[in-house]
Amino acid sequence: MTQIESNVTEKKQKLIFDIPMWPQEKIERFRETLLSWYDLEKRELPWRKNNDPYRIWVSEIMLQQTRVDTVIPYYLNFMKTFPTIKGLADANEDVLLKAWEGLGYYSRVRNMQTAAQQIMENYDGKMPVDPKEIIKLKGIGPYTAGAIASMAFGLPEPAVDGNVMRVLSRLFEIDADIAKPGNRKIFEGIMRELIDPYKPGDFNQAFMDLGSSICTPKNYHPESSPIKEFNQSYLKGTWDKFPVKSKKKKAKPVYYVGAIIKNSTGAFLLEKRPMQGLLANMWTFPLIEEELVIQETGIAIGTLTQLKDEELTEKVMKNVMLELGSKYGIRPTLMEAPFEEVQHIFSHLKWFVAVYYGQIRVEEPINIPENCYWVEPSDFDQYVFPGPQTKMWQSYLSKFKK
DNA sequence: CATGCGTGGAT
DNA sequence: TATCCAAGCAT
Repeated sequence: MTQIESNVTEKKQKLIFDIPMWPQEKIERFRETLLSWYDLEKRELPWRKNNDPYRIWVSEIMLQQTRVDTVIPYYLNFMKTFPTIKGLADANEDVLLKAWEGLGYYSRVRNMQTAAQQIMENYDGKMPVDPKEIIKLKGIGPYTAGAIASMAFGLPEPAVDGNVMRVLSRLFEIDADIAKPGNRKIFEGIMRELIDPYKPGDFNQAFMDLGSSICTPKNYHPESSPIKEFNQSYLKGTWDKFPVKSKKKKAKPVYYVGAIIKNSTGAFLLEKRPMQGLLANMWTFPLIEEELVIQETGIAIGTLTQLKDEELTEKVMKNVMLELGSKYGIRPTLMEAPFEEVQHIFSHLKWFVAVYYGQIRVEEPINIPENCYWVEPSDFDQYVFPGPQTKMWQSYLSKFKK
């Protein structure tokens, strides 16, 4: 190769998945600018007190799809209750789930315990340093592995989350749909070029702080960004086009009758949900799914309960009684029909729960299933309740305890 | 790769 | 009220 050809090669712009990468000099200026801003503006957060991998790991799991303000009190309580990886590995599952109650996405904490047990068995009780090992742990994917590797161990690993994709898509005018899982590797490739090799943890966190404070999804004002001079979409006035993000599907409606049944000693019937799936292993009042009423035209007009017709309500109560008898082995007297409709929106489902109230007569034989208990309200705090259950109970209290 | 998996806050 | 989210991962 001649000297001339060599120069041509050097000047040719490097492409990362068709995205033109900056020259080295600009990359270094960018790192300096971003890290200087971070040093001044970074938030003081409980998990930023030191670089302990366990503390960082717990925070990253909690922060998945969850806001910082929501996480902080849970984090402080969790670290107090389970201060070490061994403590987490050995924890009682109900105690563990109780520490997560209200935080959502409960498989996160079960997976984290499984990972803690993996660490105890395979890694001498210490978080592995190699990102290829970290990502083998249950509940740790590409983002969390990169976050732990860079923040706890100072390795130059990208940690691409929603913030990073949003910031990068605006910086480089990337129109790849950030909702598509396959596009994450585009942003990973760019981060591998940009990341500061001396302060990779700060660099990744700077992206996230920037994304949550200035480079936000809404009310975005690029002119106030510390890195505006690097921002291609700002310089070209196209920032409102980025990021490209396809819309989520709407939550599908599901209809239930929630049966709040009290026995002669003042205890209520609770059912433990299956160990897999939605709200796994959590407790609710019995829930009986209602079918939609379909007209001959094929159009759903609602559930029987929602039609608020006396004759139909009676029909529902008969169905509920039938179900309570066959599935729960009880034959209560239903007192209210229903007294309120509770709604709860999940990511993918919208529950409509028509709440019914009933009592068991003293002399009745009781033969409830194995996953059901009679529990007094004073003991409710020992059971892990999901949102819909809390709402049903609040609905009951507001109706009968005023 | 699309879908399942929670919750509370902002607009 | 309806919609969109907020530091994703397992399957």
